[in-house]
Amino acid sequence: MSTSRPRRRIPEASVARLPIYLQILIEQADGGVLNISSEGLAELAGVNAAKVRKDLSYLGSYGVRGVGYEVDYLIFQIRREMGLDQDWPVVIVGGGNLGQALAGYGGFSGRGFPVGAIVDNDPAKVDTVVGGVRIRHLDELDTIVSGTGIAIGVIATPASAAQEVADRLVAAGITSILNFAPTIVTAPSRVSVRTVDLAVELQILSYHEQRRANLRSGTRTGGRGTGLGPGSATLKRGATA
Amino acid sequence: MSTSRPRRRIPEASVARLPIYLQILIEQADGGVLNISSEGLAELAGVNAAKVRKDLSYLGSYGVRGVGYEVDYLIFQIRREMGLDQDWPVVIVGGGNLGQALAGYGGFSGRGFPVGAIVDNDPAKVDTVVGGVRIRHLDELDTIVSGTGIAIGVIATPASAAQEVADRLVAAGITSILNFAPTIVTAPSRVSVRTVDLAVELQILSYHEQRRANLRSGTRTGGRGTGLGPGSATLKRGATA
DNA sequence: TCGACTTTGTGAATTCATGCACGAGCGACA
DNA sequence: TGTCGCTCGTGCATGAATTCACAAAGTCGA
Ligand SMILES: NC(=O)c1ccc[n+]([C@@H]2O[C@H](COP(=O)([O-])OP(=O)(O)OC[C@H]3O[C@@H](n4cnc5c(N)ncnc54)[C@H](O)[C@@H]3O)[C@@H](O)[C@H]2O)c1
Ligand SMILES: NC(=O)c1ccc[n+]([C@@H]2O[C@H](COP(=O)([O-])OP(=O)(O)OC[C@H]3O[C@@H](n4cnc5c(N)ncnc54)[C@H](O)[C@@H]3O)[C@@H](O)[C@H]2O)c1
Repeated sequence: MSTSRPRRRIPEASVARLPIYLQILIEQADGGVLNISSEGLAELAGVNAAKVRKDLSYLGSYGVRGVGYEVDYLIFQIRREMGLDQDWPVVIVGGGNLGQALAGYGGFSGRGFPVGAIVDNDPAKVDTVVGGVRIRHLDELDTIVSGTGIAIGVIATPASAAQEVADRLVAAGITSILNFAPTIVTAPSRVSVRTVDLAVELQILSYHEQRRANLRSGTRTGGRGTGLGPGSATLKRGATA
Repeated sequence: MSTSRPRRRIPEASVARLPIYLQILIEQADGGVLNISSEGLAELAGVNAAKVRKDLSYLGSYGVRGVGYEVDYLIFQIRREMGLDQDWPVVIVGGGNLGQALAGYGGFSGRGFPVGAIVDNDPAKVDTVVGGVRIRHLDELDTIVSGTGIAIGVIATPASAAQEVADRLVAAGITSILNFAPTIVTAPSRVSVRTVDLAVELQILSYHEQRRANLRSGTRTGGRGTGLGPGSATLKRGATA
């Protein structure tokens, strides 16, 4: 008779916010705060209080009416629900600038995601040590993954190699991928993939910048560029070449 | 008599996808592809074809029925709409590991976002050169921004300094901020802020990992932790200290 | 012990996003 | 010139996320 239900699935949008609440709560706990209201948490997170309550309600009823949430207990519950009550070592593929920066970055290991291994396919990089971890050869991936039970792979190779690396990660048994290469990588649906692309972030900012500029200067930037419409438009499907 | 309308606002979700289409289109153009269908583009982007068509329809009617979209022309239109027909130089605040990596990173400048300046508040860092740019003192921020018209600021300082840095960026006249520090930064609503937090990304992956693990091993991981509920629950509002 | 006050948890309304389905437009070809 | 096949553009239905608004449940002071 398990008293705890299978715990209903948490909406993606909420899942993406829980880590933010968590981080705020940890800061508050460090600052000696014992209780926090949905209002207070919402303010610190920059969101609506009702949203906070609804998000937290997916974890269970852990608030106290008239008082708020006990910070420590909420931290414990979010951690548990997100699987952060254990470490998740990661394997970094690509020991270049980014790979090395990540390996040496404390905020990675310090948050429950220690760098379990780094691999590269460049013989010159293999056996050098970064962030206290020796770079091993890409071909050892299978051994590493099956030997350590690492579930998360980080792609820090050039975009041209990203898909191939993803395929190898999947073949080796990885079930989550964090991709820093500016390209789409696909994987079987049982594998989670998240891509962080700086250029995309900047371009989104650019859109809003340009939008503001347009609004200021009455509806249009200037003369429209070369005013040519779609040209001849021949050729077949093209794409899936 | 401007033929071009004020162009209806594009939904955020679409704005976030346009850079992805753009990148794919550029790759295709480089590969000599002249035309692409919504289906083809959708496949490469890993999304639904109807979504692609709807997204592109916000730009205007640039497709040709029975044929698809002319790649070059679509690139031109997305660029124009997103404000990418001009460069947006950025100022990086914080010349540490990350700041240096970003400054030296080609995919930054190469995509229309050249590093216009780097500033730091550490005298030891000032006047050193990274990525061809000399680090200047934080106090020169106002001069730099007003002198160059830079609109985008990148925060690459420790989290503890992020909000203060953001305030200074805003005061200096910056209108878009890309924040790499793992903390929420707030700014007036006229300023766009985007935060890229690695830990958040990894924690989202962790959630799904943990979820899969739970599903495999029948509904629950193991015994529930310490089964204590919210404790005494005293203390007042606490939060907005 | 009671009543005033605070804050949660959640149904319901609303807004935003996705995906389907199909009419309309275009090119190709006889 | 007419017909056929392909693909866009979009109205509409469905689903997800957000926000409102309020009863329920608790605290606290007298
Ligand atoms: N440097 C940055 O600041 C930065 C920031 C954001 C994103 N990125 C992206 O991260 C990726 C890596 O950037 P970087 O600056 O570290 O590049 P880099 O060239 O310094 O490093 C790439 C590394 O990947 C290795 N590699 C190449 N192909 C491989 C393969 N098939 N298997 C294993 N290893 C392979 C190379 O040997 C090299 O060590 C790029 O896609 C880049 O766009 C970089
Ligand atoms: N290193 C990584 O791989 C990595 C990855 C993702 C995110 N981050 C985040 O990026 C930020 C920077 O990381 P880092 O590894 O470069 O740290 P770092 O300590 O190497 O660099 C921080 C720099 O910021 C400067 N600085 C501090 N306070 C400042 C202020 N008030 N004004 C201007 N400059 C100031 C310091 O002098 C230093 O040069 C951190 O918040 C970190 O969490 C780092």
